[in-house]
Amino acid sequence: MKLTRRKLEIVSTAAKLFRKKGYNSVSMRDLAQALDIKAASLYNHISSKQEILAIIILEVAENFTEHINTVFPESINSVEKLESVIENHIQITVEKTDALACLNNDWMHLEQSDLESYLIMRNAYEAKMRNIIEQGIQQKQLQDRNVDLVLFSLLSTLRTLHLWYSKNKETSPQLMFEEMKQNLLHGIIR
Amino acid sequence: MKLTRRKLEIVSTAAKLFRKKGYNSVSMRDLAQALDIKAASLYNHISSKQEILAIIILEVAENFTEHINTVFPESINSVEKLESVIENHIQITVEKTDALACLNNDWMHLEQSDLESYLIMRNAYEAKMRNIIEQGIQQKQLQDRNVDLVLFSLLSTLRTLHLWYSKNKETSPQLMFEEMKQNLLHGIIR
DNA sequence: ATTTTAAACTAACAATCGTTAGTTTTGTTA
DNA sequence: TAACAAAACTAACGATTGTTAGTTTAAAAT
Repeated sequence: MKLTRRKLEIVSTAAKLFRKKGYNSVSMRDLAQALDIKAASLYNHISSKQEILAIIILEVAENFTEHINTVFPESINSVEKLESVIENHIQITVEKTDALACLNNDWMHLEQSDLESYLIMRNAYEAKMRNIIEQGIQQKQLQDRNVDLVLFSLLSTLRTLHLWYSKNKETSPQLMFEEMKQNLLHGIIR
Repeated sequence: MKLTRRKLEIVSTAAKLFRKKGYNSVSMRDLAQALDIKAASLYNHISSKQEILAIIILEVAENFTEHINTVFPESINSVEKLESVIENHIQITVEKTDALACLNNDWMHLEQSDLESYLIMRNAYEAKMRNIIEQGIQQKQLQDRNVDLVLFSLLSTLRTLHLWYSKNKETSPQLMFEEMKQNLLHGIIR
């Protein structure tokens, strides 16, 4: 099914609802009501509730995948790579807040090939982040620490930044970038 | 209803299921099957599905509340306070993995007075953390940064550490503590 | 003005949900 | 052994779930 204008409205309204209550707590009747139509009318545009979830999540996942692939080449050093990753997370947080929250909270409700696609992308993303960190340690740009925990420390904050942003929408991406770069890379101790 | 042995079994089995699939994706029949009984039999021990969720979440929330209250007095400096908070998060992550995940993912499905209790505790917790950070900045122990973003950087990682731990259960709490203290407080750059 | 297409509608389906009522089984105490 | 309590059971309820079929309305194209 093609992605028409109306279909995009449905998907983005769904993302907003899914973010607040979670995929399984939003019924097709809830979604329809938010769009001021009846539930059955949704099926003129989408084929299933699952399809909506897959569209929301896979689009964001592809954004992350695309970016990490552009950053990975050896052209820049690992700290610059990490800064670029942070910047990208902030941009997606700001531009696709609802969809990102959806990805974080409801990816496990994807089914079959969509779930598989998501996990492949996520694993590839984490593997590439891991490589950047290992490279940084080897080149003495990063502290010699447990790589998995460094990776988790970064990603846990970046992935959930939408929680903070949705309560602080007036904050400029530039400020967020500068502050998070400091917090995540240089720590908070003086 | 009292908390008998059987009731605790039900609650902890529920926590395990809720963590994997989320509160609304686990039916009472799912829960019963995991315990090898019929759904209706659960009601000999609990009054509702909601009660189970509330028991799981409020118990962990109270653990956090208790600890931050012991750390708050002026006896120790702010960096030591933060270290103690990190240590407590790790301990709860290790000892109550399922319940903590439940709190993080499903708190919004609490109802009425239980939801209210939870939010009061969470707000109080964050306010006290905020005070610690502000004190640290005033006393020149911490960098002078956006307090809200520092707070978020710390809590986002600490709150979701269960995601990492559930895939790395062999890791000692001691190692986790040392590494996370470094990552969160001193950053990762050399 | 007529036909076609897009997008809404009403009505209903089978499945599943949390929960209740009433009954039987199991294990302990008198 | 009889009585009692705890904890399981079967059967069913009303509500809600995602979805389908068939129909009507509104807008666009001929």
